Amino acid sequence: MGQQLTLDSFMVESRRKKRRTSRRTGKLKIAKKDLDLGIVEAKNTGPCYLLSVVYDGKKRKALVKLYDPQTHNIIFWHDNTGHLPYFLTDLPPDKVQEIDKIVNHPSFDHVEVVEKYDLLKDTKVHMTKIVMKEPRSVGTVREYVPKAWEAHIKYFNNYIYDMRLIPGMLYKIENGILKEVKVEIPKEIAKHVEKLFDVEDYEFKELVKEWLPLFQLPPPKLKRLALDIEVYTATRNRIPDPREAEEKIISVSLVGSDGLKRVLLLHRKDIEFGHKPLEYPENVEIEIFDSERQLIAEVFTVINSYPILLTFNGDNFDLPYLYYRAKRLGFNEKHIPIIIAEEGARLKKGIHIDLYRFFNNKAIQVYAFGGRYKEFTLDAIASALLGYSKVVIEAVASDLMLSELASYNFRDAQLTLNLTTFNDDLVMKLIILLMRISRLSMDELTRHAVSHWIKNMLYWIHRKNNYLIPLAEDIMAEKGEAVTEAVIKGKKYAGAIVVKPPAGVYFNVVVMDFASLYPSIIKKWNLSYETVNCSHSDCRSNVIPETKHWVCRRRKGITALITGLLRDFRVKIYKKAAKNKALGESERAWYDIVQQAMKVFINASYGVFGASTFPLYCPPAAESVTAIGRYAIKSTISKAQEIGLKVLYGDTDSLFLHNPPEDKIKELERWVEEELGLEIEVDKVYRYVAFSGRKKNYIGIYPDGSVDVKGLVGKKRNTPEFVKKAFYSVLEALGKVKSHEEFEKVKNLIREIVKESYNKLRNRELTLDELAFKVFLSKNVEEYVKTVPQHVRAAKMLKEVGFDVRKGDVIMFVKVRSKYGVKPVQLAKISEIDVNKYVENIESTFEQLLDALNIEFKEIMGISKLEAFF
DNA sequence: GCGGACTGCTTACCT
DNA sequence: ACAGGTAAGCAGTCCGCG
Repeated sequence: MGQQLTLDSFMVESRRKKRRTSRRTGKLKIAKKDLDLGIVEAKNTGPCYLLSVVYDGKKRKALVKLYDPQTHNIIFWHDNTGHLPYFLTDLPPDKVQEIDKIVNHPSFDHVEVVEKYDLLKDTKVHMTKIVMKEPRSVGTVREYVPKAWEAHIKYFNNYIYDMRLIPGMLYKIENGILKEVKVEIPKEIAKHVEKLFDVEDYEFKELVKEWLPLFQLPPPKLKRLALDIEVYTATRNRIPDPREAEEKIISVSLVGSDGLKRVLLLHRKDIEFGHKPLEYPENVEIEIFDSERQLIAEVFTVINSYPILLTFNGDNFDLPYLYYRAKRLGFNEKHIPIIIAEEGARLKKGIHIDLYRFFNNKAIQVYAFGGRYKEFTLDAIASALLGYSKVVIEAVASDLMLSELASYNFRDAQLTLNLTTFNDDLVMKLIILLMRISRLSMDELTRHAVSHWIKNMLYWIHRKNNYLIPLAEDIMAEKGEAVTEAVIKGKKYAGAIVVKPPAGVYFNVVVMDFASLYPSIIKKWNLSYETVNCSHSDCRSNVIPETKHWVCRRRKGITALITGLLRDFRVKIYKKAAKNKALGESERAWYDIVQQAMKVFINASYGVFGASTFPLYCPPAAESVTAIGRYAIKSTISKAQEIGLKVLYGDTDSLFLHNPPEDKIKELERWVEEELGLEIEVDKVYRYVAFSGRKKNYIGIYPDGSVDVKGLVGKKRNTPEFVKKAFYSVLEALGKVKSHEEFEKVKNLIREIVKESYNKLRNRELTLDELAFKVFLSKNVEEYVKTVPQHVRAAKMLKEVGFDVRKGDVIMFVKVRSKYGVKPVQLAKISEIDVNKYVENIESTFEQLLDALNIEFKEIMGISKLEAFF
């Protein structure tokens, strides 16, 4: 055990307990308790939340990991139903029996005939089920039959489907048997839901009953531990390779949701503890270890005492480093609680969540957090979501005094934990809900993207209904390619329509919007991979506008059903419940998370069918959605004009109307509902809108003076800070404008601001940071083979002097007067700045604004080009 | 050998 | 590894120019 030092007693050197371990031999006696993972395998339990299903290779069984909300511990349950891995083929069983490589395979168990429903053919089929003893052999044996179905599904997911398990829901073990715990739905809620849905359709009614518990069952309070490690680095800007794990682990911070706060430091003879820095963490146990081995052993003990471990980039760094470092120091495999797998670092006992991977998920970033963070560093995400961030250090972690290292390291673990605790555990609750909807275990859900979630959800439903899960090649052969042509070169089919807006200022603009247009289309038009261009000849007359596709009249499409269900749940129940003041605050907050989780699935439901990597990829289904979307907005614009409304602009699902009378709005709403079966509603009202004349480019001012900026370069991330500042001060002035006459003041302001910026530039009164272009490096530097853009040029310069630059980094560079025209800020001097380039930048940024106000540079500055100042 | 016209690549945005 | 559409800046290429 490391010595515990509280804040007020960190007289380190003198008090440090010497722990002489047998360093010479490198062997260390590990206490018996270190071997014990503390795993509980009970015959009977109370209700527990299902967190994960994995395959236990030693026992050759599925292993279910449950979370006991009473003890906050993990409970293991091994399958005892005799479930085995398998796949399907259309080869008759006697033919399979003739294939020696299959029947003589050591893992072969037996074959049997099963009946399935083939949605592509809309008919029952008989398939041969080839059952194996061990999951990995499925990958081998599937090659011995001409055609294999359901052979690429991971065993643990197959297990979840076959047992109809729903991760995140309650189960209990009764006499050794895993049983679902029924969720009691209060009568008034059940009635309320039934009334709001008002369904006559039996299938839909049953679905509502089935899905309701997933949204009503309260989430568990999950006990968890955040971990962050610091490793010695000899050279600056080099990230140590975890597979080598050559350098010492010098500090490990552990922060628990139960209040645990520990920093385990490694004593190094040349590094002092030093003075307590400003950011020194209070109430933290600081322990100093002489032996790195003992430090790691202690970390492992703590990891095993928590059901859930949180890291930030632990899949690729912290956990592999701990693992390989432990091995290097002579740990026996069985004393290491970590498993290094292909898809990430897992724990033998609990669940490891790598928050870097979770927040990197585009659906999470965009739909769950509204794009509030734009970079995927702990610093950026914490700043955006928590409002505070990392401890600023002047040197490399290795060079810090121990007290500073502790502060720095502790903060990272604390931020990691707090990313899951803010807003009353929002992230953990969201994860649980997404698990329930997708039917994915916690470790899979947090590591995969939304297409994986949707795939898994649909596979689960296929299996439940005994539908054959189709092969991508069969969908393709049956349904074919897209028939429309995209506007953008290289895209597969046509997308949405954007109406070109007139340049200028328009007062009193009402924006109308189709309520979740694409999901509504999917529902209304019964779109799904199996219903578009179905096999029935009598459905061919049910044509999709703008295409030659048709859609099924006989059978309800599986995606239409599920997307529609989630959409209805969200719109009719949970969005309303989240705002219902009659409910308690925490209940409302939960319903808000429920509707957000649904939004993620609903919004991605169209896109996945147009993604070639999606296993149910179906271009005709995807292009049918956009085609109907184009038809809907076009016909609505026509109708609007017909009844005398002035349509200024529209993009995909929105209409900007100039001075619309209330009754005409109502009339349009009615027409859309009656003629198109869709919902259109007033989304927002602007006091005025300033269009620059470009598509996707305007400024909208609300009645209260707040401002919406869309697409203007002034708001773009890569615009230099000083230009942005100038731009935003003009926007502020625009917020105060109430009539056409008042734009005169704004013109004066623009003149002043532009002149001021110009003077600052000429006198070099700006810092390099303010002048920097910040551009995202989407690939590693070597991968830019077609062209070398400026930010890549700057990145190359950084690499040359030893910086670690890789994809995902944001490169900061300035424009200079030299051969390449750019330099990274780290290497540039203010004197070499190319002022002309910046003047051009100011000009083009303000040009969009001036276009909207219908003025020219000449008019405002008295000269045609700013450069004329020179 | 230089520069304008053009195309293609890249990023960041909008829905 | 959800989609397509738009704007902007720059890299690279082609071609004219006695």
